[in-house]
Amino acid sequence: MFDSETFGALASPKRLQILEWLKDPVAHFPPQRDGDLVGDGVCVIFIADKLGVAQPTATAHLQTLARAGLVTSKRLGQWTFYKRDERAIAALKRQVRAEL
Amino acid sequence: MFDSETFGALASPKRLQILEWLKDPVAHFPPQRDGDLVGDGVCVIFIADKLGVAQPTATAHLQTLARAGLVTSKRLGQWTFYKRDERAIAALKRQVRAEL
DNA sequence: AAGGTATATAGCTCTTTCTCTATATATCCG
DNA sequence: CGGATATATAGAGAAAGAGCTATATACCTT
Repeated sequence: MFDSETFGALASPKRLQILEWLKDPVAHFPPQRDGDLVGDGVCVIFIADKLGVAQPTATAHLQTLARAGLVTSKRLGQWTFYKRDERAIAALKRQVRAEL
Repeated sequence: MFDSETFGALASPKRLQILEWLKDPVAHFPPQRDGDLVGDGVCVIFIADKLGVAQPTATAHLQTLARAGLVTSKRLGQWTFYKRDERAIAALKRQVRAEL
């Protein structure tokens, strides 16, 4: 059976946009001082700015995506980097194909 | 780009349950006097009863699914029958595979 | 140690969603 | 036509979600 929380996380234009940007972070975000955009993920402020929302709002969206297992977060120093969890997303795609 | 309304429709255990039941209406609902369970769809009261909610609540869920294009409704006499829109669901699956 | 930066949490408001009851509409049947 | 049945709509209350500002926490740098 599906976890409806997953679809809840996807039921938001802003969060869908984040997932889209995170497919290719280098194309969508400026270079980061610490942390590799691809290997580590993208920091919250970049996402907040590009999304046009306050930082706590971006944090909330990213935590929603993380709770649904669609992204992972990695804390490095004072930064938290978020990236897509491609394994989980692939698993979700398989489940959608098989069960929806 | 995704329509977040579609995921909103899926972001509910009750609505996911309805979609699941509608995969095989004969296995999940009693025979209907008028209207074929498979060919026409399932009437609202059967779904409301099985779901354990009041009839207007079931109507609301079904309308949400219909607005998202996941089910279609057909009025026959005093009944409204709802069934899965397999074409639209297949299209959604393709989009998930390609874009998520 | 002190100041600055990045993120998270708290708390508030506004909007949306879910559920119900009551009622309206539409259809069927005697 | 009149009563019964099926569905839809209206309206209300409770809960959840999205956004903000203010503040706390954690880390870095000097």
